[in-house]
Amino acid sequence: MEPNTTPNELDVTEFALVFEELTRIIIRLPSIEKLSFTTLSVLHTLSRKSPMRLTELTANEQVTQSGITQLVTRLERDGLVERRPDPTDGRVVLVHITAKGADIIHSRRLDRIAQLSTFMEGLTPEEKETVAAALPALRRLGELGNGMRT
Amino acid sequence: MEPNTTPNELDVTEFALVFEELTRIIIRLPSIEKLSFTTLSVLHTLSRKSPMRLTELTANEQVTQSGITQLVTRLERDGLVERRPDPTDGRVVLVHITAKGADIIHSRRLDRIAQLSTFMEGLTPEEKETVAAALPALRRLGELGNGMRT
DNA sequence: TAACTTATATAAATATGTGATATAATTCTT
DNA sequence: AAGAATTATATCACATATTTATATAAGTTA
Repeated sequence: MEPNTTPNELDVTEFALVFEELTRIIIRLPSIEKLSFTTLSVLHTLSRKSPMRLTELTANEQVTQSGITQLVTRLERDGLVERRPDPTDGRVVLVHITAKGADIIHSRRLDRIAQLSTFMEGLTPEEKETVAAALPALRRLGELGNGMRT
Repeated sequence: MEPNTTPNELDVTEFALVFEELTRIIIRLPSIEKLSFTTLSVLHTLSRKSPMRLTELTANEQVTQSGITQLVTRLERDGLVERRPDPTDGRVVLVHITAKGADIIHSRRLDRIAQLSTFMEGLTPEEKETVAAALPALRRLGELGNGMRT
């Protein structure tokens, strides 16, 4: 990969690699509850928007409709979500996240924040400032990424 | 004290949330090969360092030693890794990633870079510059995170 | 209203993961 | 240097998860 010669020009490859590395670290942070990747993903999706239809969940996650139905059944058994009918359409099931389910996502998030904080302490004040300055752009990058989802 | 004069303080919570969102998007980028999370994780680990012992892999991934042994057997069957003996210790098996295995990681990385590039195009030049300016600090954050792994 | 479509569920087969245990190679102990 | 303990990997039996194909019920359309 050719490094960009223009000063301060954004090297997307470099960004992707750095991001990959950070993701790798975060994924490997130890956590108490042993929930599968798919389980956490569905819970996380529901923590952003609840309730959701099973079909909607199926579209978001990378498992089949059958897989989602069964996963939701397990989550319901464990009290992390609830199935409720949709008054306007008798076919659909609306999956609501419970307080217990939301707590799991929330506490994991707090763990991550704590870990990230200790890592951040190793940065110089100047480095921290560059990260802080980039936050708005990164947030917008996320919005752009969401908007472009087909 | 005007808010403008206050140095831009880094909000770790905000960083974690933005990072979470970006991760979420990247994970959901469509990809052709349907390999499980664990499979990809092991391949990715090996793409960073190969060969590795099974025990070493077990320590990195979140499955049992038995699980890793079986996963490696499957990967070997699919031609993504190779088992070779360690000349210095007759007990150990060294798992080498093959070109085919490395290609999977590489092509997925290229996909991610391409997608990120299109998202980045939506940023203003100023925004891109803040991201570019933060890259060195983010890279160092990754190094710090790696170093602190217990 | 019959035919089609959509949303979810179920069943059977397959894939994946765990825990307990086995085997072989190495290291430690005396 | 032999026997005991340890380490690295493999295997077996079982549990859990996921897919494919199909079923059922509700809504939509011609």
